[in-house]
Amino acid sequence: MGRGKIEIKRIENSTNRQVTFSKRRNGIIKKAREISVLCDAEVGVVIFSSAGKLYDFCSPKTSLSKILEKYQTNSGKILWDEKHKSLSAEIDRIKKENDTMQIELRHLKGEDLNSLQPKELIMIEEALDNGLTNLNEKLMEHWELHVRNNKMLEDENRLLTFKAQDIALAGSMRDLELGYHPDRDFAAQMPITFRVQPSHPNLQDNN
Amino acid sequence: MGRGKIEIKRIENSTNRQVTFSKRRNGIIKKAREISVLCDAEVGVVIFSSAGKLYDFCSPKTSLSKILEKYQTNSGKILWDEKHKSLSAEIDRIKKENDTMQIELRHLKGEDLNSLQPKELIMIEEALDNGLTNLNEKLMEHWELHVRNNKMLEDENRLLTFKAQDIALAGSMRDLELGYHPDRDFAAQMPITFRVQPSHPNLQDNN
DNA sequence: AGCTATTAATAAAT
DNA sequence: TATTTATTAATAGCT
Repeated sequence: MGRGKIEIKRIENSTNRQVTFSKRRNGIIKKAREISVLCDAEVGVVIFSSAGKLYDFCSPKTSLSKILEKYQTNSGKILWDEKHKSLSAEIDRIKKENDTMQIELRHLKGEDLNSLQPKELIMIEEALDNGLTNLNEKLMEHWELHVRNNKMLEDENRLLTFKAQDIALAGSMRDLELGYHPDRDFAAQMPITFRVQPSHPNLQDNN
Repeated sequence: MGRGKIEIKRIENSTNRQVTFSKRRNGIIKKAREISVLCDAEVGVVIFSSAGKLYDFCSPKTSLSKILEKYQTNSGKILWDEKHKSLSAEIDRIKKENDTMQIELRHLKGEDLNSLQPKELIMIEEALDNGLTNLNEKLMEHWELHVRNNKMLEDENRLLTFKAQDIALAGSMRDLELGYHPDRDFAAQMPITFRVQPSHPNLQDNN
């Protein structure tokens, strides 16, 4: 059906191939629509051009996804089997990871220790000791920063007070009574001492 | 293309409809095969007759399942069923849970503490202290059990040793040499002293 | 299921 | 890229 008969084999001329694709694609989709109307059929067509562009058709009153579901139940072929498997496998993997972490967390919190041997208990204790050491270091950093800030604020405060007195002495008291200084409030909340506690008090004289 | 032109609307005569379906279905599948060969296209066709019978075509070197996967990534439309959605949702949920635990674990191990505020650091410290307390209790239980067993074994050992000497002194050496007496063998295998060693030597004088 | 008159699709040219 | 047209291919109605 054309100016000449053609062999059904790949069209080597790229332009021709593209033109033919375009025409025949339209033809197929037209035919698909026609059969669905004429014969009350459900039709789904998916076409990718060699360039990877997608064209599709689906008969009215349904959807590709419905058609494919029907396809699966009808053909026995499971189109999504692979995907299903991989998803399920990933869930299993993550769940296992989850359980392991769950157990480790419980152990670190001192729960579910009954099944453990002394050797394992000691490993956990070491992890906890290590954690406490790091933590206390970090807290000390905060504290030192805090103290330093505090000192700076005190200095500033002293300076300002001095200045204020200076100004007050020099004249107007009004500025001092109305002024707001947030840093001073913060400094007032600081604890003077930092809690230091041995990390495993129970074992200290048990031999 | 036939003895007469037809309107594209449902063919009411059931026989005609079925015949037309059969002819056109073959036509579409032939066209699908042709375009896939001529134009190097990937084509998938699924057709259900009004009676529910399935016909399908898929271009060579691929599969419906592959084409549909490509369809999804390309169109953004989700073809998969509810089960997939729920699996995906579950993966997301578990992954989130995983991340949370991961972070908590790191914190308890004294890692990634930089972003935390003193208040949070102190909460972690309390958890660690608590964990250590529980852990040490458990270790003490092991230790006490250990000591108790040790004591029992020592007592039993002493008793058996005494008994053995008693029997030896009382006379018949033959019984001792030839006779089989499981308890006595058992006693003979026992060490005189039972190794006594603290189970966590590292912690005993760490303050 | 085949046949064939007729319409529809389309290859090549424009 | 779209239109035209000569030709082939598909198929409706018949057998």
